[in-house]
Amino acid sequence: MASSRTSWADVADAEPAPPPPVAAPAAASNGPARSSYVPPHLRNRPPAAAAAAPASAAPPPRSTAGLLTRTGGGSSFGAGGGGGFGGGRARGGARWDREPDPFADSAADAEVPFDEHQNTGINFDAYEDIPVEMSGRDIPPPVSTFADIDLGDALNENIRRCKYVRPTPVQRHAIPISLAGRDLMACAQTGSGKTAAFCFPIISGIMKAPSAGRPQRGGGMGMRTAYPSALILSPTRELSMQIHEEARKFSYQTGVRVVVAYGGAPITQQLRELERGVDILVATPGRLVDLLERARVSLQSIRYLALDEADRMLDMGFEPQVRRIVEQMDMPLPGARQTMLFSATFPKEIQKMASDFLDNYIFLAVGRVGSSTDLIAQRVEFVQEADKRSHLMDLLHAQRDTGKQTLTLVFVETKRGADSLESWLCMNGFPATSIHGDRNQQEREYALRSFKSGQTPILVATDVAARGLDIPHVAHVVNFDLPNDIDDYVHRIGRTGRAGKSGLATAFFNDNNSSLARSLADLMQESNQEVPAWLLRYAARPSYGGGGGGRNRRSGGGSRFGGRDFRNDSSSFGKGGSRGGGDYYGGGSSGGYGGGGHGGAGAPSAWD
DNA sequence: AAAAAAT
Repeated sequence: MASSRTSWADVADAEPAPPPPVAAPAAASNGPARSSYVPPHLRNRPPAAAAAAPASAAPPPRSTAGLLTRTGGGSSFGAGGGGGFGGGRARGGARWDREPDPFADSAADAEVPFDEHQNTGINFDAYEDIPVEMSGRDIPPPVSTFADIDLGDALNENIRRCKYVRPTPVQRHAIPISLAGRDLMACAQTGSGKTAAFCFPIISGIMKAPSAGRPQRGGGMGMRTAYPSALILSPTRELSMQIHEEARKFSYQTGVRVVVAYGGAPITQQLRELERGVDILVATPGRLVDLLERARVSLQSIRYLALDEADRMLDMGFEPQVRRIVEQMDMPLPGARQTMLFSATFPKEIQKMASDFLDNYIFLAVGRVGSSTDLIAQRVEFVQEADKRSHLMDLLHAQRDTGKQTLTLVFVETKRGADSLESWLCMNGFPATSIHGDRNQQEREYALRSFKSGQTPILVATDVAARGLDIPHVAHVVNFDLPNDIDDYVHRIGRTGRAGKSGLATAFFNDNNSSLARSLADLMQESNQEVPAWLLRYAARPSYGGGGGGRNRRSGGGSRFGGRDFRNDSSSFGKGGSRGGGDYYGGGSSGGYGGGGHGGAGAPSAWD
């Protein structure tokens, strides 16, 4: 059942105002409460020895070997716990031994009435011919197995528990790049293993060289300030929750603590979690800014920064907040930290902006699963606004008639539209729920759970659900209202056909969507989809197809899949960089290093 | 014009 989950957020649902589980000695003396969190292999070694090989342990032959990679003996940390996975978690011990088993709730999925044996994991055959494009200096070679990557025993065990057999293409390329300490801009479809691609190197890196938590020079922050080593930002609360859940699985019994912080939920519980110590903080921007202003979090110990759905994080709505977090707080500069940006789409303008955050980075593009293998069948139907509901009804009836239990995700443009379509569907005998930004967090989470479990097999959603959410068994994505941006379309249909499975995407098109005609036709052609003649006629009209603005135009032509490195676009802009017509506005407002520093020195020749 | 994200 849905209620059997164990993330803290669910606990929050269940117990609105419980007595604090741990009687906090906090008020009296906050010192001892803090110091009880130590894990990443007993952070009690001499401070300077952290990065270098510790004298006490057998010196690792390579820096990647680290302390925890020995086979058999168990690590200095893990040994105390009793070794066995799950079995050795004694109750009495230190705090981290009470870490709840993050794999436990996956058993709840067994109850789901979907046709199984499609849940066997990634369809690797679908990945064989994926095109990969990389650029940048000194690119580390890809690996072909997890064994080739020295991630350490504990992490390897978790990989096994997750039933990951082989790394996906994005993992094969991105993990070695990250382990080599390089910055990365990666285009890869969510559902192709992106989260693991940035979590594995982060977890591994923290285990090998744990920071002392609080930086040496005390700083002016309060005792209760948390000093995470890694920060993962994402654009929606649900996506942050999902990343947190995954990261918890990967870091189980590694001693690496993952905490999530997002709005719409009581902050006090999040503060409690932070007080217990945090190595990896997963957050949405607004709540993080709040925590930073309260000085409950400091970014000065950040060694890894990951932006998921990076292009969204840098679009108009988010960019100021993200810039503030990354550039105007106490985060180390590019070069002093490792930065990884991931998204399925990466418009050129956003790449330019993103390069402010990066140092000598490698650009990686992995073709979308489904683009070459047709895993997502895309259909476009001409439907007038007034006919959309009855048309949707036809689709749902047809699906119901197949007798298969599947999930249908319906995207609409507005929150109001979502509400009204939801209730109309319910009135007409189709159990539906909805998720959008005007619903409160409880409602949002409940809707998602109810949908995932099959209890409500139709979910009406705004773009809040367009990105990153991993919802198994979504067989059909309906673009009831098409988005205005082709990239949003790409993300929406990516909610089906995940992990190598097939899926169907149907779009309702009418005159209101004419500006999307060209880019939609192009995208469908690139994905080997049949494009209706009427859509091609729309696309051919000179006034449509994105005009000169280029925003709706897929960059490059023909064979482009995910994206290309804008640094290789000779025509992109002159050396002056930020002038070209005023579409680039980074330089002026941001103080700090924006002007020269790493930008010019980092990749001068590559920009020509 | 709309959506998301802090209270």
